[in-house]
Amino acid sequence: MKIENAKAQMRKGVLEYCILSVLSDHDAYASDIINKLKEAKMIVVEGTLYPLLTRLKNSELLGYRWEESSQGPPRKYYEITEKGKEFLNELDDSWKELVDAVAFIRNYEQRTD
Amino acid sequence: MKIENAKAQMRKGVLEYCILSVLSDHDAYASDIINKLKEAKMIVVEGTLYPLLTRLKNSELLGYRWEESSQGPPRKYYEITEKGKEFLNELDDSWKELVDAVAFIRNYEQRTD
DNA sequence: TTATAGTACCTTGCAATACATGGTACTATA
DNA sequence: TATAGTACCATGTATTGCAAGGTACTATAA
Repeated sequence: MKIENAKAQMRKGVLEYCILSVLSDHDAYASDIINKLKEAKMIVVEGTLYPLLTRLKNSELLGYRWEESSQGPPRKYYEITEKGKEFLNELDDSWKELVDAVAFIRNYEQRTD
Repeated sequence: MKIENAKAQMRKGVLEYCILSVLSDHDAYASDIINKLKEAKMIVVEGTLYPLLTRLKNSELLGYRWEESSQGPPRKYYEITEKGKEFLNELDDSWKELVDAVAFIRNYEQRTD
C-alpha cells in the first residue's frame, strides 16, 4: 500500500533522531527503546532497530555496556555519548526547520482556499 | 557533513508531500515550485524535482499540460489529480502522526530533565 | 544568418536508510 | 535433555534525494 511506503520514507532520518532522544533521557536496551517509541506511536521493529543502533555506535554517537538480566540472556544497554548529544542538538534544529517548512507550505495552501 | 546527510534523509518522503501541497493550491511549472519551496526554506534543486514530478505523474497523482512562454521554451504546467488530492490527505495524516510522535518523544525527554 | 545567453526540461547512477527475513545464543523451566 | 521466552544479529531489497551531465527552445547580439 502506497501510503505505508510513504510512511516508511518519512521515517528515514527521523528514527535516529528519536532514538538519540530516547537515550539522552536515560540508558536503555533494545526492548526498552521499542516500548518507548511504541508509547509515542512510533512503531519500530527489531529488524530496524538493531542495525540502526549498530550504525550509531559505529559513528560514536552511542556507547554500550552489557548487563546481566534476572531472567533471560544479558542485555546491551546503550547510552548516548557527548558527540551524540551534540549531534542530537543538530538533528533537533534540522527537524524543527523541516516542520516549519512543511507548516509554511501547508498553511500557505490552506490560506488561499 | 553528517548533518547534511541527515537532512537529506529527513526530506525523503516529505518532498512529495510538499509538492502535492503546492500543486493543490494552484497549477505550477518546475521553476514556480522551486521558488515556492524556497520561500518555505525547503531548498530543492532541479535534479531532485524533475524525477519526482515524473514519478508522481506516472502514479497518476499529477497531470500536466504544455504552455507557451512569452520568453524562452514552453513550460510544463503540473496539476494535481483527484487521486492526488486523496493521497495528499493521507500524507497529511501521516505527517501529523509523525510530528506528534516526535513531539511526544522530545517532550518526554525534556520533562524528565 | 549564425552564435550565444537565458531558460526549461531530462536521465542516470550513487548514497543512504527502513525493514523483512532468517538466523544464533542465553536463561529458566518442564 | 528439550523447550519456551527473551535478547541480539546480519544481509539483501526497496525506495528516494540528488549530483552531474545532458538536450532543446527562444530571444538577442554579432
